[in-house]
Amino acid sequence: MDKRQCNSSQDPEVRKGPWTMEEDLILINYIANHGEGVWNSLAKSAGLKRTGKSCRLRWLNYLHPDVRRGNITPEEQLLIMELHAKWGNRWSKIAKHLPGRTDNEIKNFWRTRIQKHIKQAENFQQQCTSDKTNDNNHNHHSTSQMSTNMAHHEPMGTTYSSPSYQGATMDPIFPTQFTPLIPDQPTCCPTNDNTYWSMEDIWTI
DNA sequence: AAATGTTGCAACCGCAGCTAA
DNA sequence: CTTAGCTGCGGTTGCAACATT
Repeated sequence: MDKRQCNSSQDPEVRKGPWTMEEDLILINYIANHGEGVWNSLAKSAGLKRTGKSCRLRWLNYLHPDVRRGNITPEEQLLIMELHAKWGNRWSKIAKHLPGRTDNEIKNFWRTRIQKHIKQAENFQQQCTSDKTNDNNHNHHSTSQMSTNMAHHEPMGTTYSSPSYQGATMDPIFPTQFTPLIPDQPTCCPTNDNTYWSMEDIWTI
């Protein structure tokens, strides 16, 4: 599919890129029979041409039965914001307080949804205070730098003093009532060809 | 209808911490 | 003490899907 895949760097035996349904099934079956952990040897023993890291990520972020996919509820949004204000980008820590949510999911959610609102709020404020020409708030990846930098000027482990919300407290981000940011969407991934399949499919099998 | 821009998310990478040898 | 291997974390990337022009 992508560079990642072609880029199979040193070891041509190691597969990269999106997981196939077969690989998912192999991984699920293997873990069902042997349990998880020791990912490198698991990958080998299961016959997957993946790194242990990749297997672990796939299992924890996607295949694990406890993973809840789909909408993040307004309550969860609030919790995420609270915890992020407390801890910054400690996604795994935050994820522990959101059962069924993965750090990756929360991270993505933060970057794609909440940050957008923060950015908007900041722009709005800038417009109010000065008419300075502010360049480039262009592409979607630029916002990430903003957040990560904000959160990571701070040494790990220290308490987080919520710089991200400067000038953008709860109200500017969610002006009136708290409104969910996400449209409803089915709890599965796109399924058009056999590149994508739903978790229901997999667990049914 | 086609081209272009934007968004959401799965997956990869690099680094740090831990532990056993 | 050192080192190698493993795990977990946070940041980043690339692409499909969707929206807009």
